[in-house]
Amino acid sequence: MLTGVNIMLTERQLLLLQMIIDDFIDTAHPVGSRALSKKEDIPYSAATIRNEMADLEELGFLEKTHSSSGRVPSEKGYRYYVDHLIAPISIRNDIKIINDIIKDGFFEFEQIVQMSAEVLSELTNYTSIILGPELNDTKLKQIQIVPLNDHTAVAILVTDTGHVEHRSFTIPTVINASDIEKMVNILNERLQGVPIVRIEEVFQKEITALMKLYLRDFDTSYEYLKAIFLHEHPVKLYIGGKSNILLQPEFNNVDKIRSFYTMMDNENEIANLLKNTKHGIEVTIGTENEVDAIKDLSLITASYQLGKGQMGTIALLGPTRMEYKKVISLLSSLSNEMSDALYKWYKSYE
Amino acid sequence: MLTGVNIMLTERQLLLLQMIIDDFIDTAHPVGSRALSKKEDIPYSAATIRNEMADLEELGFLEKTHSSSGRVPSEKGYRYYVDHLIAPISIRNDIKIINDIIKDGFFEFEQIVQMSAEVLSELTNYTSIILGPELNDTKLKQIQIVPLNDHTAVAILVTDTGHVEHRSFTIPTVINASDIEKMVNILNERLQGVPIVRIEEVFQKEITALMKLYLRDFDTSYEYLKAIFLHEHPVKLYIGGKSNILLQPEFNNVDKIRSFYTMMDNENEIANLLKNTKHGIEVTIGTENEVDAIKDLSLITASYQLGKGQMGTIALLGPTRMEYKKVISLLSSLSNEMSDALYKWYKSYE
DNA sequence: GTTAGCACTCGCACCTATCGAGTGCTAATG
DNA sequence: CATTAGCACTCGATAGGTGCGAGTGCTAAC
Repeated sequence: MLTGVNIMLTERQLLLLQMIIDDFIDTAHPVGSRALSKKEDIPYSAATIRNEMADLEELGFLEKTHSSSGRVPSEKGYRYYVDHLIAPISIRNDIKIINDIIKDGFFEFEQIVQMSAEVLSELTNYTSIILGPELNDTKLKQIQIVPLNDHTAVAILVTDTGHVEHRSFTIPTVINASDIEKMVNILNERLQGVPIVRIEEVFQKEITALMKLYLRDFDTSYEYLKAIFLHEHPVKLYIGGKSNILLQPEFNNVDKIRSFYTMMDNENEIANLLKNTKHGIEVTIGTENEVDAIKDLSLITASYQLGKGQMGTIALLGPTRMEYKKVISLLSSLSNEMSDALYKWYKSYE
Repeated sequence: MLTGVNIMLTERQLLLLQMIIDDFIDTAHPVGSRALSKKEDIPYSAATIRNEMADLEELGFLEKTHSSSGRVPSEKGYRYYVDHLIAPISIRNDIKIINDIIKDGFFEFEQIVQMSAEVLSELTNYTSIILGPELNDTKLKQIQIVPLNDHTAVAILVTDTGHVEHRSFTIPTVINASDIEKMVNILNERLQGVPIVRIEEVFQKEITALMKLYLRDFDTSYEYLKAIFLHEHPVKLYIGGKSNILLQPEFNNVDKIRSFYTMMDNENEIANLLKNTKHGIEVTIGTENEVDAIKDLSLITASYQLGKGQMGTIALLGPTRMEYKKVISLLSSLSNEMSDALYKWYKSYE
């Protein structure tokens, strides 16, 4: 993107940049030349480091909070750090934990995902967000209707991702048991394989006509039945550790907290954040993200696969001063773990 | 409770106390004698008011934030205000709104409740909490098992409150279709009317033995089937407007916000708050509530009825400086509205 | 090229002065 | 005798002043 990023840095500059960012991520305090020169791995004097720091600042990798403060990484600095300075870290025991939880007897997709979100936020102290699979790619697999009594019934919808949902509705008085059976047959025949987002449309256009042929007085029933499909299909969001953000020292003033929480209350906005993620891991640092509410936060996203290629997204939201090393490796392993676990689980529904 | 509360106050003291509390609820600023004397309804001089204020403080109804500040209501003051000074306010248009939403075509209990919670918090700018009906009184009404394919099935549980739940589980290979039918019959026969909280126990003690008689190799199946009932039955909590609290001026420091949000993340603690509410409206002011995390908040609870007498709770959580007038009338009407709407809805499930 | 030295900058913590809103008390008033 | 005007006093909030320390940039010496 920025061609300037490819400027050659000397070995020493690389070392210093890395040390500075590591230190700042660790302590949240601006890093000074003297403190840095005292570190084990640094054989240079404070004065030398000051010179290098001035150069790194001129190149845009570092910033000062005021004219005589220590240095703080700039967004460009973090970007360079993430792109070039992070050694692929060995995968930790953390992953084992998640793995164990996933394996440890689960029954619903929702539970796996919610638990993963919680574990993830607990391991990182950031806020985790998991987006369910894209509905665009999810198709209806099966419908069942189970009468509960004379005037109510439950419809069970199963998708090809193995997601099960139920909807209660009132049975129109004009319909009897054999009608329902006919109806279920028609619905299954016609709606199998139809993408969830198009079901309402298909139901109205194709099936209504068909049903009129087979069912007496279908027009009356229509009002009741459409409730099954009209039902909004919100994108499922699983959020963990919302209040972790309060532990971060950068969230020390009420305004920041307020804007963070008002954003987190708006599911649409969050869903938008995660919508356009591609395969693999993506790191967005501060204003690299257009969404205003997180302009001083970093967002790390990873995609996971679900069965036949539907994609979901796992993300972590934290201050730009984020433990990128840990988070990136954690997220990449978790997305693999989740894909694996969900694939196995998905197989069992075929 | 406190006998001291019954001390006779003069007309003037009552008037002043009311004006002071009203004013403070409105502005959140300590109320001074001079400002008060300028009000329309107050024909007394600042000096007189100061004398009365000193008396009211001595009686424990008012406090000072520091030695030369204006007066602020004490908890005892709020308590007196709520018990004696609130004129039953005319019910506003607010209620119509809720009413409309409830009537406006719904399908699930959850939706009514969640929407009510959101409306409630929006109307008040406080945090609303609605607790689902007490599980102790809720009984199982019906079980259905619907096979989805050779190795998975969905169990549908219906309670006498009309609540429907589904649970996916793996069908043991040793069981076939006719076994399932037998099973469902046994389950329905034995579990109907059993309180939700006792289902797991009854299933283990009574039904397991019975099923061994009728089903081959039931021991193997048991492991799979118990999943249906083992499933935790969390108390359902519906929370609206969590971040409304940030709008209150008393939440101007990070620590308070932190302790509030960490409490709100703990559903058990919240459920405990609302557990022991009785019929009717209850107001708990500040430390009147034993729970430490809300010791400078007020909690107003109202119960609602669901069908055969199961009880749920609606609550509002806000600063002790709460608009008690508005909130109390709002809550009492809403609880009636909800009871009515749910009763009708419940009837349709009988 | 590296480093020691030094003047300089700025945030922060602490103190101080001032201002204003509010009080308690006393003495005057109807 | 209740009410009120007057006045000294208190305290929080705000603004300006001082000293300290961590840190910088620059220069000159190594």
